Amino acid sequence: MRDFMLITKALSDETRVRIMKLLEGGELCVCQLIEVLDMGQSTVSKHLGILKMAGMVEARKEGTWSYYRLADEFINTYNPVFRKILSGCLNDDKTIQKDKKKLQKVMVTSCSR
Amino acid sequence: MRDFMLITKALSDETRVRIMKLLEGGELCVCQLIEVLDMGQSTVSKHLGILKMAGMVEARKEGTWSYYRLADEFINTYNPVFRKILSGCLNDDKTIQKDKKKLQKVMVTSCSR
DNA sequence: AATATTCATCACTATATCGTGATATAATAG
DNA sequence: CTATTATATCACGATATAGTGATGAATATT
Repeated sequence: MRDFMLITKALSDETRVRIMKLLEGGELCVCQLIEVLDMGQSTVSKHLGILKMAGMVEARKEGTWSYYRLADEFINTYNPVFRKILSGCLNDDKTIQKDKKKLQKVMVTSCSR
Repeated sequence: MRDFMLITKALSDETRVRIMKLLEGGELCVCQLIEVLDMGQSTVSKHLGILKMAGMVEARKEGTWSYYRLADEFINTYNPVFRKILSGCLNDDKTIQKDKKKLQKVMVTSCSR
């Protein structure tokens, strides 16, 4: 139950769903997410912490950068099922599409802030 | 996005997950759920309202009784997917099993309060 | 009619959560 | 060594949510 609730709670916030959908495109660093989401650094960091706690994302440090990616499946039993659902959902959603477009721009200008 | 968030928010509360798992066994009236969950009537009613708003359950009135059941699929686009996940999850969870056992007892003694 | 039962809704309190600015840490650049 | 950058964490206020008791509506019972 605990693992199940960790995931549903993680997915019950729109910002975190947006992050998950962005990470479907591959690993990203925090500052890229900050730019795309247009939110405070501490906010984004906190959301990533919650997703990590839930076993949905994993982090990798490289110098001062933290890169986040969708987690391997064994951390939370329910992760694979929910990840699969998520991948089939919201692909035609306005916010999600806007986010992905903005990410493309951000990817070009690289990490500046 | 709205529909998606309605469901994830609905499932982000343990009591509502317990209700959903109980309803997998078929239609139940509010007073039965109250007995199994051992919670205040207003609490249970409110949770059912949230699940209904999310399009996950439907209600049917018969006299003074309200019967709730898992909703038909067309109310919320994402309902079928999540229902399917849910049906495969938590079947060996302690709380869920205890709830189902208690429901059997409650079904026998019928609705008394 | 008077009473009891089932349930939804309201008003309230306690707790949880979101977003933010400030601070702390750690790595890098000058 | 100092300054800068990227990030995590803390403290805070604002909002949201969970649970409860009270009220009211509708039906059923006597």
